[in-house]
This record gives sequence, structure tokens and C-alpha cells, in this order.
Amino acid sequence: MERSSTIKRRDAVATRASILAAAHQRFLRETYENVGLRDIAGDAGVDVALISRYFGGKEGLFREVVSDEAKPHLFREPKSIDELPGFLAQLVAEDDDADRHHRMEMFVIMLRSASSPKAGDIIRELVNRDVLEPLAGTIGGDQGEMRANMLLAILMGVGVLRTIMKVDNFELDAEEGAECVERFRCLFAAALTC
Amino acid sequence: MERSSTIKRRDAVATRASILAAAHQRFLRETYENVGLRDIAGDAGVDVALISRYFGGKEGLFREVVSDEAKPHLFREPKSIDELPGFLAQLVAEDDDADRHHRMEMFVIMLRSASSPKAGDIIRELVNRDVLEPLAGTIGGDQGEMRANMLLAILMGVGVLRTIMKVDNFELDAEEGAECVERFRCLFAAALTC
DNA sequence: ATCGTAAGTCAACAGTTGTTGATTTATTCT
DNA sequence: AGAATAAATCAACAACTGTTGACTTACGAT
Repeated sequence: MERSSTIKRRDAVATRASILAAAHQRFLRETYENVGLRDIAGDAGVDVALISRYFGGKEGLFREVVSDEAKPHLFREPKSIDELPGFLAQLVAEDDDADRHHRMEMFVIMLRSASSPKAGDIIRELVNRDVLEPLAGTIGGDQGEMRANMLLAILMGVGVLRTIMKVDNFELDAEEGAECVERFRCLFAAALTC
Repeated sequence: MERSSTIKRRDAVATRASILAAAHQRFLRETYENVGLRDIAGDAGVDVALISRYFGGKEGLFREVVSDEAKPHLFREPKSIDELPGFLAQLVAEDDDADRHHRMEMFVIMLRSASSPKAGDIIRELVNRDVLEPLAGTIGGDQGEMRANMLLAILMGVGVLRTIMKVDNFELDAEEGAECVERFRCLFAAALTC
């Protein structure tokens, strides 16, 4: 990503970050096994060997991509149950905010590689700890766990349909944008109450 | 699948079916690229070369697995919009019926390999033609397309959460089973009306 | 200025993968 | 029974994967 046109200085943390950024973009668009380390290395402008050297292998690289970026960005903020539908609706419907955009990117990365045997374990652990449990905590009650699952199911379903099935018929122009948010807000509210 | 303990007779259509059945089971549990032709051949009890010979390659095999089985089993029956929520709810909540079971298996196969570049094209075509368009037709109206997308999103989200993320906290015991159906029926109804 | 250490490069490895050609075996028709 | 055809097998290919070791280069401290 950060290829300077001048002579490249030797900076370990810079190249590490460069690899991480390139890996993020690749895993965003391809499956875990369809992303080659040579592709990432090519994008980052470094040698392939450095990846296995710095991250201990492909699995370690993927773990660092999803976990280090997810922690501060996923579902940490304490939302009350009342504003939860609106919050989730904005998350799926609006893409302009940088934070929301990053959140959805993490979701896509997770969805893409969730089926892979190696990446799947990493993702499952992350989803349970950083998404499902906080969400169930916010909802509360003995049905909180199940409600959280239903909300996440909708969230993921939209993600799959959009980025993987590439259907994307949820209109995004400005006038229908607000209507789309409201529609999803209503749907999330129904998942919580019905 | 059909390994007789006696001497195996030479039957082209039988081994073709055997390969197809083995491939179905493999693609049900692994991603397109994680399923090796040698695995399938081993399960079917045939040589690897036969697969490329009969189906023209891995891509052709996958196409035949998803398309030939999907056609008569997916969403062909003409449901009215009123019984649509109940129909979909039973589909996701109850697994006892053989037809419903097969339907959900096809969904899982599609979800597993949707991210793969080669398998994805095949699946997208199938989803649009055999699921999304009939569904939008049943719903009708100018918003039918979008409503169909929302329904499918929920359907897929549940599938992802269950079979890929392996969360599966939707209880399935007999007493809560009916409650689960009702909950999803309500959710699908909300997606249609809100 | 020089030595030591860290950063980066190169080449090759061992293991897969899907696919294809030549060959052998079984079945069917005359 | 014998020839012709289809079915199944074997072996090997070429391309690709992630990973490792040995080597070279640049940097910073003494």
C-alpha cells in the first residue's frame, strides 16, 4: 500500500503494516484458500518469505487481520436495547461513515472465509466473543441469546446476499436510503419483539 | 455410496450416480476448493480420472450437483403470499420432512461455496433463476423484488449461522419447536409488511 | 570506520491439486 | 467364439501452494 517512489527504507513495522493492509484487501475479496501469500506479498511490495517470517504462517496472518482490526471496531459500544434496531439498520443500510464502513468490511472478511477449516475456527471464536455475547448482554433476559442470534442472522444474511451472492437490490440512492434504513429498523425491531 | 460387497459390475450410469452422490456429501461439508476430486473418488469407490472424464472437470461436476438436484426441489411450487411466511418458517425450523431436509442441504451447499470464484458464478445464476425470481413473482408488486431479497437474506443468515458459524442456538426440542416456527413465521411476515 | 545485528532476498523444498494420455479390462453384438 | 466398443485403471504431468534454510544487504551502536 505504502510504496514510496524513492528508495525503500528498511523498516520492520512499516513492512509489517504494509503486509497487513494488503492482506486485508485480499481477504476482503477472496476466500482464505483462494488468497495466495504471493498475491499479498506482491501487493505489499515485499518478498513472500517475510510473511511466514513475521506472522508465523498464513494462519497467523489471517488471525492478526481479523482479530487486531476487529477488537476496537466491532460491537464494543454499550448500546441500550431501545436504540439497537436503529443502530443495526444504519449499519447495514448506510456506508458513508468511515467507522460503519470498516465494520462491514470486517463482516465481509469473516463471511468470506467462514467455511474454511482453518480460518473458520478463528472466526467462530471471534464472533462468539466480540459479537454474539455483547449483543446478548445488551438484550438481556433468558431469551437474549436467541434474540442475538436472530439479529446476527439478519445481519449476516444481508451481507451474504450483497457481497457474496452479489444481488444487492437494496437501493442506495439518497431518497430511498432513508426508507431502507427505516425498513431494516422495523425488521430488527420485529426480531426483538415477535 | 452403492458399494456392493460382490464384484462390481461395469455400469456407467451407476458410477455416475455414485460420483454425484459422493460429491453432494462432500460439497455439503466443505468448500468448493477444499473438496478434492480424490476425496470424492475415494468415497464413490472409483478412479479419479473418471470424474474429469464424465463431468468434464471439477467445475462441471459441481454445476451438475447443484443444478440437477435443485431444479425440482427448490422453490417451484406456487405458494400464495399469505402462506409464504409459514412455509419459510417451517423450512428453517423443522427438519423432519425429507423434502425440507433436501431443500436445506441444497442451501448449505450453495452457501458453503458461494465465495469461490468458479462455483460462485454457477450459484448466483441458480439463485436468481430458481429462488429469487419465483419468490418475487409470488410476492408481486413493484416492491416484490426487494421483499424477496429480504426474505432470502433471513433464510441465508440462519443458514450461515447454523451450518457455517456453527452457532445453532435455535432450540429444536419438540415443545420449543413449534414456538420456533411461530417466531420465524412472525419474522418473515414482518419482512413482508414493514 | 567497523563490527554485529536485524531486514530483506533468493532459490528450492515437499506436498497438493486437477487433468490427460496410453493401457488394460470387461461387456455386448454378430 | 471372436471382434468391437465402452468402462475403468494406471501413471504421470504441469502448475501451484505454504514454508524453510542459506545468503546478502543495509542499518545503528561502539
